[in-house]
Parts: sequence; C-alpha cells; structure tokens
Amino acid sequence: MERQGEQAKTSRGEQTRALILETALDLFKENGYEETTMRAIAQRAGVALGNAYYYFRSKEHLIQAFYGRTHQELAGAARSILEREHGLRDRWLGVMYANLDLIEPYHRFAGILFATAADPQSPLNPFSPESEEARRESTAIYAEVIDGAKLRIPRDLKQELPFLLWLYHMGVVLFWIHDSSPGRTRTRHMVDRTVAILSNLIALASKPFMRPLRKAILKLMAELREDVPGEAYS
Amino acid sequence: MERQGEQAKTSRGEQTRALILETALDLFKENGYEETTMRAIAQRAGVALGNAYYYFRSKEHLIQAFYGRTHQELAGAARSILEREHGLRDRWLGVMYANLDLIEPYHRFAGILFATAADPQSPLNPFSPESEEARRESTAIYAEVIDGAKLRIPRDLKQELPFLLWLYHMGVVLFWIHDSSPGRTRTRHMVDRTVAILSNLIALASKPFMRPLRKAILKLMAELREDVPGEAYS
DNA sequence: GTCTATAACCGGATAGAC
DNA sequence: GTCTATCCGGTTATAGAC
Repeated sequence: MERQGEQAKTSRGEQTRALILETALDLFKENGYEETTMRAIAQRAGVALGNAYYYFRSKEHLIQAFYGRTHQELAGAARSILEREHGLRDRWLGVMYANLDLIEPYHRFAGILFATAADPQSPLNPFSPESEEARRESTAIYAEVIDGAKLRIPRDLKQELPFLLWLYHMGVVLFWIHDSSPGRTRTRHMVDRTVAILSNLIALASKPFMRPLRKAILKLMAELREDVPGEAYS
Repeated sequence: MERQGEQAKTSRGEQTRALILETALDLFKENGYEETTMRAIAQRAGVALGNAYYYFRSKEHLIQAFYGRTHQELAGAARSILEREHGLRDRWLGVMYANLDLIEPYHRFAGILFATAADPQSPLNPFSPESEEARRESTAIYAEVIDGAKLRIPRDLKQELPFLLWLYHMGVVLFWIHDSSPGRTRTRHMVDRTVAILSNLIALASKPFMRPLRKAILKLMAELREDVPGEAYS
C-alpha cells in the first residue's frame, strides 16, 4: 500500500504541508483570518500545533503560500487564454478576469491579506526580496500578454510595460479589496473600462510622434523606481 | 495650586490621555510598533496597564489617535502655507511637503501603521466610517488648496478634485512608506514632478474644448466610486 | 469619571523531547 | 517530522480607591 521509493522523496512532507495549507485556507474562507487560530488549523488538519509551525514559520507565511498557489493557478489559466486571444486588450482583459475569478472566493479575508502585504518590513510585501520569485513570474505573464499581441511597440516602452502592467494588477487588487459590490461587479466594470483606455494609450504612446513625451515619462519612472529586487531591503 | 473649576472639565483626563499617546509614539519611534508592548507604554507613562486601555481601546487605536494628531498639525501648517501661496502648484506642493515633514520621524513604524489601515474591516482604514471625520478634514484642506488658487476650474471638476487630491495624497503616502532613500528624497522628487504635471493637467482639463473628455472621465469615476461615507461598510 | 493593582484568558510563537 | 509544554504580550475582568 505504501511505498517510500526515492522518487517519493519529500512527498510525505509535501503532503502534510499541503494538507495544512488547504485546511488553513478553508478556515480562512469560513471564518476569516483573525478568527482562525493556528490551534484550530492544526486541530482540523489533525496535526500538532508545533507541526504547523514546522511547515509555516508564522501565520502570515500561510498567506505567502496562498500567494504562491494563486500565482501558479493564474499562470496556468493565462496559458490557455494567451493561446486563444491575440489582441492586446483581449489578452490583458482575459488575464485580469481570470485573476479576479481565482481570488473571488477569498474576498472575505483578502483585506487582512493585503494589509500584511502593505508593510515594507513584511516578507509578504510584494516588493520584498522574498516575493521576488512571485513578482518575476507575475511580470512574466504580462510580458507574454504584450509579446504575443499583434501590436508594434517600441523597445524602450516594451521593456517597462510588464512592470507597469504588474503595478496595474496590484492597483486592481487594491480596488477589489475595497469593493463590496455583489460579485465584485464594480471592479470588473472598472477593469473593462481602464484596460480599454490603457490599451489605446499604449498604442498611442507607441506612435513615433509621441517619442519625446514617452522618453520623458520613462525617464522619470526610471528615476523613481527603487531597484526593486535589490539592496533596498537590506 | 490646583483648581478644578468647570473650565478644567476633562482636562485631567485629557492630560493623561495625551501623556499615554506621546509616550506610545516615542516608543514606536524608538523600537517600532510590534516591539513596543502595551505594558512598556503604561510603565514609561507611569500609569497602570488598565489605564492605558481606559483611554485607548486597543493598541491600534493609538495609531488612530496618531492619525488624528497628524491631521491637526497638517491643517495648522496648511493654513500658513495657503495664506502665503496663490498658485495651485505651490499651494499643493506646500501642503504635500508639510505632510512629508510631519510624518518623517515616524517612517520607521509607518509600514505597520499603513498595513493595519489597509484592511477594509479595520476602523483605521481611511475609507471606513470611523475615519470619516479625518477624511473630511483632509479633503477640506485640499478643497482650500483649490479654491484659493488663482485658476478658473469648471464646477463639475472642482467638485471632484478635493477627493482626487486626497486620493493622490494617499498614493504619495504609500510610495513614501516604501521609500528607503535617505531623507525620502525619492518621494520628494516624485511629488515635485507629479504635482507639476498634474497641476498642468488640471489646467488643461479645465479648457472648454476638453469638456467632453472631462465629462466622460468624471462619469466613470462616479460609477466606480463607492458611496464612501455610506452603507458600504455596514 | 479617573485611576491602580492584579490576575486571568487567549492565541501566536518557541523549545526541546521523542 | 511530530509532539507537548511553555513563554510572551494583547486584551479583559475585577475590585476597589480618589
């Protein structure tokens, strides 16, 4: 019944880890973040409290794991969308909607989720070194959104766009968190409108006669941008 | 030596309250928010733990009080700036700088501060009903920034601008929190540039020929905007 | 209404045994 | 890798003094 072959490797541990994470997310969905105790998570998962802490250094790290899982799922969803769609606007909108669908079940505790993420000291912060991988993967999705689109975009802009779309993505999530409309229709409406406008704006900014203004804005951005994956966070 | 006339009223209590708040902020500055215990605050203030909780229902409420104090101080600083300056850009920039000066000493623990504030459930959230007064006062400052400027702005835009400037203010604070440059020079640079650009944009948006676009954007905003001081937060 | 003192509760986090 | 015991600090409760 059981095998412990060398391919299984960390399998046993991974299973426990996954069990704890899923249990935690279920409880978060049911009762919210603050209301869910680590003891309750451990109990329902059928493990000891200390064991939960063996896999997740803190309650916040459960959130980080949730981030990671969501990224994986979004990347998967994005793949099929990006195979199908070829216009910038539709590719972009598709990814945004996929993300909103993905996180909707967690809207209830997403506030706390984002709150802890807002602290620059926190490893959960989207700008932190710990988040670099997630940030890089996320940005990669948006690079693919752009690269696959039938649209000629100058190199300087094209280089910055994935980061900008990722920032936009963050802004949408922030809006979504504060959106109490049923089904988050308000956020979807906002995304519809802004993606359309911004897609046009990108096309416009790509015109040759826009070059000077484009250069000026990109220069300002470069000045302002912290070297995100760098020394800034000691 | 002591009088307890009717004018003194809550004076005794107010003094204790202020003492506790100042002590807490000192400790936050010195050691950060998480590292500062309520017991330590009470001890250094020379009051009993229970007394601290008599004046502040929770540790978070100390932050809310800090917000309030900062608002007061900003309003005071703004008054003298707005008496002096008459161009939109200089009035606006003056207020932004005054605010940055005011909060600089607290940069260290501002992250946590903003983090707890980011949770929609939290009373600290700038959009929450509990924050309505602070939000209203803050918005009033920006209304004054606009009203006193020598610039003709159409009514529809003028009505929305204070809220928009307040949103911008929030965005600046968010940027500031993540700014690890010495003296927050990066934030100041960003503010310099963006206030200049946005001031021009406001002037541009006020031109008669911009009316249709302006109307369209204001309409979208109205659709998106939650009735902030409303039922949304039950 | 303001304040002290003290004990207790609860839950996040850690230590160390198995 | 898993468990039990323990610590620590936010918070609450109580009972009483000015």
